[in-house]
Amino acid sequence: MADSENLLFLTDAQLRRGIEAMFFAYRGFTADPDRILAARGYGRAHHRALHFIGRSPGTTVNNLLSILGVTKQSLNRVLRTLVEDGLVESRVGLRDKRERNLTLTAEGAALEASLSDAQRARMRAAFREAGPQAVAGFRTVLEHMMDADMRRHFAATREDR
Amino acid sequence: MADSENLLFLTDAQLRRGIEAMFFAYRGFTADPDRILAARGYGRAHHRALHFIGRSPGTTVNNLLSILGVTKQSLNRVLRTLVEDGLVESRVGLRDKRERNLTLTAEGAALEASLSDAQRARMRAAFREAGPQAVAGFRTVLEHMMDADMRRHFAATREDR
DNA sequence: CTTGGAATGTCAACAAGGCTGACGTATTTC
DNA sequence: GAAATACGTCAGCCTTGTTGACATTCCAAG
Repeated sequence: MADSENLLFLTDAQLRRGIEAMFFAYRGFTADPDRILAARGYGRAHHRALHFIGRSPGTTVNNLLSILGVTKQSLNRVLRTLVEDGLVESRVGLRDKRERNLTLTAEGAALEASLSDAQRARMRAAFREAGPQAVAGFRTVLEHMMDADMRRHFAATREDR
Repeated sequence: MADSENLLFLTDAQLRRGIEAMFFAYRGFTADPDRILAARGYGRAHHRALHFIGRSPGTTVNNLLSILGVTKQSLNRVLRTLVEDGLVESRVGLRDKRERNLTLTAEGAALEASLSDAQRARMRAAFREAGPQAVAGFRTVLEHMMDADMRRHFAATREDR
């Protein structure tokens, strides 16, 4: 449990296995939502927008941009289709009328829920098989793998602990 | 440590946090290679090809296809540029001359190493901060999150345990 | 020895979703 | 009144995925 074992974990071969684990697991992680999205003509970009609007209703475009790390043109293309399709509502800000406050409509919330359900089901299964300690380790490692500014966005939702 | 805690880990809010952890962590995970690749005019698809050819030298196109889960046209476009640029060598198979055995050239191995180094450095840092138990948990959860057929490809490299 | 099927490569066309750059408009702030 | 901010939009480009069609090469079974 001391340094020797610690070093053993950090051999290049072990790290390579970690890299491949991330690659294959992320594929599994997105597989279920991808199927649901494809059936409705949407992609992962729509999923991400729905997720983060659902997480913080009334969020602004700028906030979403900083979370997603894409250009406003790219986000706007996705957002426009979601608003046109009646999944997202964009209202002029109250305090600051330059801002737009984004919320999910009932239909948007329904799609978000079905995507989230699918993803949670897979994660629940993985968590169940792996056990509580594994879950804690999983989250600890992932948190340390984030860029610092992304960890900020992640930490912002920590009140549910 | 019993069922009560186990159940606590599986609340929807906890699972949502797991989902976001995957999202933000994967961004961090690919950030460093992405910068190196962009400087040379390559993308993630090139990285994936270099990685898996490097992992199993002499692999065939078909094997690569089943690992990467893309169409042969998509893979071929990437592979062609890598061969043209002298990073990958494609030799006609010995047993079966329809097959192509893919290997990295010295230059290809060098690029793969620099990508891998960057990614390993980040993972090593995350592992170090999280500790050995966290690392084991991380890998256990990720392995359970994979699709069954991907777990097969992952397990295929297990001899380095 | 012929033929079917497997493995590979290639052409063409298309779409999603990134990007840059430029510009317009409303609104707030200094 | 000027500058900065928030947002939207047009135009064009790139990577990387897709389908569909077709040629070639070769193994293996009849």
